[in-house]
Amino acid sequence: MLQLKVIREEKQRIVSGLRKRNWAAQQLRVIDRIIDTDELRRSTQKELDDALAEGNRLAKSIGQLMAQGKKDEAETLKTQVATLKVKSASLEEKLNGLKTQLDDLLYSVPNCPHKSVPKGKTPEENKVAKDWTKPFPTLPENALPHWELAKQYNLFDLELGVKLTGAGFPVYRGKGARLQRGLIQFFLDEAVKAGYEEILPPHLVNEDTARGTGQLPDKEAQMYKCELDNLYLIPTAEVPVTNIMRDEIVPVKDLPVKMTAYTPCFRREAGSYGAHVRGLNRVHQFDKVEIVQIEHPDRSYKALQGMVRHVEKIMNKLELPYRILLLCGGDMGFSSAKTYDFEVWSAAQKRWLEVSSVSCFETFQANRMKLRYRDENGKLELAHTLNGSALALARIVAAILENNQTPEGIRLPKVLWKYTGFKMI
RNA sequence: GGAGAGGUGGCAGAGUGGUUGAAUGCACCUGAUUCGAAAUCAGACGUACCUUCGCGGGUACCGGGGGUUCGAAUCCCUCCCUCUCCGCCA
Repeated sequence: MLQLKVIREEKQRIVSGLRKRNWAAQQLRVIDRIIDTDELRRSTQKELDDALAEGNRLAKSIGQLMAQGKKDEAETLKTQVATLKVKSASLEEKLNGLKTQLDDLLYSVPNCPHKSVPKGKTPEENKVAKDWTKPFPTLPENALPHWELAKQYNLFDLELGVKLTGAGFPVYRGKGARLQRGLIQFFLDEAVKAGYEEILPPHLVNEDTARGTGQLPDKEAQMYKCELDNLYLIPTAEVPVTNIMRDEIVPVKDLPVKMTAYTPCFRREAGSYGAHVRGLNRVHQFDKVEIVQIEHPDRSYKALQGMVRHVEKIMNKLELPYRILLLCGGDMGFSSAKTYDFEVWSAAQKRWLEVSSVSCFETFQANRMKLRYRDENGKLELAHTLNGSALALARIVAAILENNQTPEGIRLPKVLWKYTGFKMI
């Protein structure tokens, strides 16, 4: 969530930022409500503190009077304390109410887009930051989409997944499973080479963790929940990995903190059905290698560029046609201040598929998580968090299969040979 | 699943109702000493919120929540977690 202090002190910047997210005047009123509620909260806090301070003073006096045997005087003070307690109890109730109200309001406000984020409402208004200028792969006449190729070569089986679990849970097998494992290994190796610490986190997280990265309270429906144990299946490695730093204070010399993790990702996605979600385009469980950075506010956007380059490098090694989009305000995620999406060209479906999303959250996540660093002067400041997929498997697999199909079989990019143990499918 | 023990500041570890936000040790930071370092000595050393131009002041926090009391780290209730032993098990 946004910092109160920032809303208070830089209201205009926040308001114009939210306009980029197409917030109407009506919605923008929430900012004033926040400021008003906060003001009331502060004055109530002051009143309560004063009442409690008075109570503390009286309690001490009573103690002293009792020690001196002045029972009567002590009794008089006790009645004073009693009325004071009634007062502070009601003030406390009021204060708690205001705090809850304020939190609810704050939770409802998305991150303020960075000044470089373009205006826009829909995905069509995203800016192409880097286009694919070379020709697309040319496929044979009878080129197949990946779900047909999967059948032909026995790579993954969605019907079998239905039998075992339900729709959207692919069963990979044979060379398909092997390719999956090879890609994971390849992505992790690339991340480790780039200085990320490899993490293998739990795939189930508790409520506090889900709240830390903002899945709760709003996006509860996106996650699978183990009701009995009150745990959530992670929708992305970002959740457990970023939360490693929750409530931590990092010495400034330790920044940036760079972590990478492979995990399966589970998403309920009460989304659409139809041709464009066929095959691996959208599934409930997929594999992903995530990269996460905790950075100093002065360097976070440089780090964002670094992460974009990292993903680019991988795309190049996989010899896949890709483009990079700078998301417009209207298409950005709730928590993000700036996001680049990577799309891979799926030659048989003849469309772009999103395979990576790299974002800087500034202090939006850190504020909720209380993730701070101690600067050179010993002052505590909120750190910036960033993350990105490097990369999401299912759609990359789709693209690799489709783009490299030949009458003789599917040719794998050279970089994967040592990971899969085979060059062709 | 059964039995027991326990959760206190970065760590270790005192503290069973009264000026205790918390002894002591270690770590960290600053200064002195030193050519420099070690050792030694002195000092500083939690977080959040409120308040103040600033110095400072106030409030809350000893796993979470609730209660008893004029007053709770200390008593009571409840939840969570950790550890040990047994059982089960990849």
